[in-house]
Amino acid sequence: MAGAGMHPYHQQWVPPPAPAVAPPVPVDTPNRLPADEIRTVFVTGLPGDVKERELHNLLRWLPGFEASQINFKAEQPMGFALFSTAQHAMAAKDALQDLVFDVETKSALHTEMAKKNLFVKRGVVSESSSIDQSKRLRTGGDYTHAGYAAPPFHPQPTPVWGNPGYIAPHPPPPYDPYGGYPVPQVAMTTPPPMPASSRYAPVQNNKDNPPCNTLFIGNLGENVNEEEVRGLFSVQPGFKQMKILRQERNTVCFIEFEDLNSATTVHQNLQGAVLTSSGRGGMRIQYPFFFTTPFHQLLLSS
DNA sequence: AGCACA
Repeated sequence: MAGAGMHPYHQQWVPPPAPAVAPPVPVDTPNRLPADEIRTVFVTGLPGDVKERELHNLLRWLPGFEASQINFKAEQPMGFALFSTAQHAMAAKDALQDLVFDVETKSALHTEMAKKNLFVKRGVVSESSSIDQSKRLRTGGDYTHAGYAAPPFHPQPTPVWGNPGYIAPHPPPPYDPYGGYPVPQVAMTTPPPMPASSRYAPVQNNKDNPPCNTLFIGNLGENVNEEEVRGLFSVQPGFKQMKILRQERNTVCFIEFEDLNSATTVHQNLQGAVLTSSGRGGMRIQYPFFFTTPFHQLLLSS
């Protein structure tokens, strides 16, 4: 009875689509980057005396960032920022939109998707080439990004942590640390590994920054043993890497985790943990403040 | 609003 009585208004018998022998289009294209897709953000609103590295230093934290460049057209700086995918670019575009780039001049950024992608030469660092290098501006630090998934860490061990240069010249921006930041649900599974001493001391952590996948560890004390710190954190689920910083009379540490949940869990569970080698009492665990609002929103989704 | 580099 099948097929005999068709509905009059129905098209016809629609043949099953699959010859099942040779799919004309390869299902998984290994190169899933459409060459035509725009993954560059066009940035205006930069102050007239902006330096390329200023823009770069701002952008380098954003997920997927690959390279940036500034071109001046009649004294007017035009910024271009290339990301690894269109999604990253659009996220960056939203994150940077209306960002106050310069507190002094009150210049706020305006961002759009660019009309064309930023051209990035491959292998910029090779000094062998006889081609004109003087024209080419040093846009990105590392487009040879072996996984840009670790933005919050300095690629090189540059001792700028204690001396944040032009980052936040006037420390407290009018910014409510907890305002509007949904603290994500932490999947409470098994309790994390405890410090050997398994001691905790109350810590003062009134102010914190928006959650992200990197933790700042303070109040470690100048004599703290790095291996003890590493021993505690490296066994935490999701641990990726850590960097300890010896400052004048204080030692701090940055720890990156795979994702937000891992970081948040450790932020909660190891708050105030006491290390034997630290003569300081409990450690203070915070989320770092590289840049504030927009970037962490991005990190929240990663 | 203004979109260049190669």
